[in-house]
Amino acid sequence: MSSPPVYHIAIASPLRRLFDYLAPRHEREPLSPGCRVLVSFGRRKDVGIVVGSADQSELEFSKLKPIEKVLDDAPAIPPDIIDLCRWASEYYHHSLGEVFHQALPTLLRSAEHQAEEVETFWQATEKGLLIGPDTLKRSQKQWETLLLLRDHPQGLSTGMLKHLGILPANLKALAAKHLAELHTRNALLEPFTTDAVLAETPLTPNVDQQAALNAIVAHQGFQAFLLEGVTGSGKTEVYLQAIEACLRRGEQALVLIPEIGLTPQTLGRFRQRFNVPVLALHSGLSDRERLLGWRQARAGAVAVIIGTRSAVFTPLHKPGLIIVDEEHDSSFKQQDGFRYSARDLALVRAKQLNVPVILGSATPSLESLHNADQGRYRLLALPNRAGDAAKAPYQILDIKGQTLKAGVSEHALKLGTQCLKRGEQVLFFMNRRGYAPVLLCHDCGWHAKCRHCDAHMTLHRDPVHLHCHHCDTHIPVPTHCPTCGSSDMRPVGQGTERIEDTLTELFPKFPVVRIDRDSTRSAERLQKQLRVIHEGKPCLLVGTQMLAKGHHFPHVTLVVIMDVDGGLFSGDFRGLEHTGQLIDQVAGRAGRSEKRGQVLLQTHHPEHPALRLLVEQGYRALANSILFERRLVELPPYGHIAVLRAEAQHAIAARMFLLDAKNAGESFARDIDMLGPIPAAMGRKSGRYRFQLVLKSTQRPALHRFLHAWLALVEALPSGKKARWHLDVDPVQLDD
DNA sequence: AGCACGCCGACT
DNA sequence: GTCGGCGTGCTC
Repeated sequence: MSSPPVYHIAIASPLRRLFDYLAPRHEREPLSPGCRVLVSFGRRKDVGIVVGSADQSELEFSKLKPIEKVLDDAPAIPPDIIDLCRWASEYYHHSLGEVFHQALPTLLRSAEHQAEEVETFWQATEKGLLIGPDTLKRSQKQWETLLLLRDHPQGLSTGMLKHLGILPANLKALAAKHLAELHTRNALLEPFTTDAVLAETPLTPNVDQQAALNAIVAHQGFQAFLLEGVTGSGKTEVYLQAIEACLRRGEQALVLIPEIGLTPQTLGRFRQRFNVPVLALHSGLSDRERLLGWRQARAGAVAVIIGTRSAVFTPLHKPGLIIVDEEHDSSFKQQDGFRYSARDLALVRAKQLNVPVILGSATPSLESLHNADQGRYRLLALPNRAGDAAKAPYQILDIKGQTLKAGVSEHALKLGTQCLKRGEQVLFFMNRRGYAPVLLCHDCGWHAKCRHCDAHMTLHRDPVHLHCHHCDTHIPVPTHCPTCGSSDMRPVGQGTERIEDTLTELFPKFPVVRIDRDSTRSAERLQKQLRVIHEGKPCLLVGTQMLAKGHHFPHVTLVVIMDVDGGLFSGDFRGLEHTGQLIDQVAGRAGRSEKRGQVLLQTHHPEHPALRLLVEQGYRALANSILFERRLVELPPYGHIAVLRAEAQHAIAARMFLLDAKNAGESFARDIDMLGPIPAAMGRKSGRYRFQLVLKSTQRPALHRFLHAWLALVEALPSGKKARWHLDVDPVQLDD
């Protein structure tokens, strides 16, 4: 067969088009889509991906450069991944080259020869397996590392150890004492075997779990299931047994979870249950490990793949099931660059692969509830907590006019004291990190504002500084007011650090553990804090939403929700939905074991209808009420939106661009509402003025047809060169 | 987005 | 005299 003269190549560039190249100089077999090639692009060399071929090009052949080198004999990227990326590129109106760039392991983009598939991993030696704690009495860290290695007889990769916060020095020290060794083995690239899928006996499902499982397992081909299970109802057990059935057919399962540091608890349960390789795609992996995992998934050597957002692009040898856990979580939507929703792409992928997909959540997104109502998803409900645990009752506490200590009410302190006395744990939820959100001069009213953003600077205590959470500016804390010279500078409002301080003062006999992005910067520190909590002794937990996601705290019996009032009046149309989900999730931390829990919700708005609905009738009632309102104003899921955002050094440049863009579309915007341009909620961020234009339609196809034609015009606008801009399809936040 | 070219200010 | 500021133009 003769080679076609022209190939369409996807290149990692923001330009929304493919580039034509001539066939390589040396004669060879035609190149298939998915093959990687080395091309010269502009002044640089780049790895591109063949997506098609042709006899002709829009450009003169003399203008085309030849492909310089063919990097693969067979396509490196399987056809279904190409299809998924093409679909995403069209739907999100994003450059296909950049979509590939994000979807594929970094090493596939380097032209260098890729080393053979070997894994390196640490293992305890025989001596290391036998010694007691006394031998390493003087080095707690080394002993802990050794225990970890003992727990994993098949060995732990360096990447995994790094992820767990183990320092290389500890491993080297153990190696010097002949207690641990670094080994190498050829990685398996054969499909996994199915003769002994289980490593432990599954739990016996309750009636609801069994009904859900029956529905899932009986199904052949594509079907979306919405598994709506209250916290503690045993969703994970349903996942595990659905996966088990899939593995027994020799098929692989892909599991997507939110960005919560791949909760070791979830991962542990999967590894414990199955006797087949489980691949975790976490942030600690090196490029090499990532590529190896990708290849093992493609070859079918790993049976279960667990990962965050980008794992939706993992190639599968024999796909059988896709699961999206906590499907409502907004971290499934990428918030910069290629702004895709991994949850939505999981649906697309399941349909393409003709396999079932399970979306699981205690608080499903309104989109998913709507889809279930419309019959597009099949609803599977787990309304009861597993075992005897009852749902913790809510108590709304009106704090108007009350004396508060760092935001904590007397009543909360009283309940907390009782709880600690009973030997139980208390959790204080405050979704704001730092010491105080505002630093105020008591004499003249000056307060610390960020130089680059329309935002206050947050006072931090550990170490002491002012920090802008929007642009990451750090500055020292002024001792005197820059305006009037007064030294009476006061922190106003509460952050987790301040609550931690106050609780430490009030409860000197009990440990106070703070969990937020600042206190858990190192995985090691997080593990340490979690260990304190899991010991089960009475203690106080203070934290942001990090606390609410993924971690189970069986000894917590009182949850104090300190400040959600902001979320009740958020400017964003999803504010209420997200607040409801967050409250429900935090509340779900109370009383997961045999002990009964209690949730205290402090608010200045005890009569707020959304709060009442949530507390008295539950999340589903709140969701239905929000859905009703969304229908009236044609917002998602009843209307579909995209937003064109622009930012520039001068406000006028950003606004002008959006006005030009609006004008360019006006004549053919049928069935499309264009709203704006309006300033973003934070008008200035990182020194740039930000505006947005919202596009809204009740018909998705019409919106996408419009976007396609419109973007071509928008790209050509001269004012577009004076502003930085992007399009966000299905944005999760409009006030961003 | 990169990356170059290009035309004007403050330094050895 | 040059180093380098970022405006603008291009990438098959």
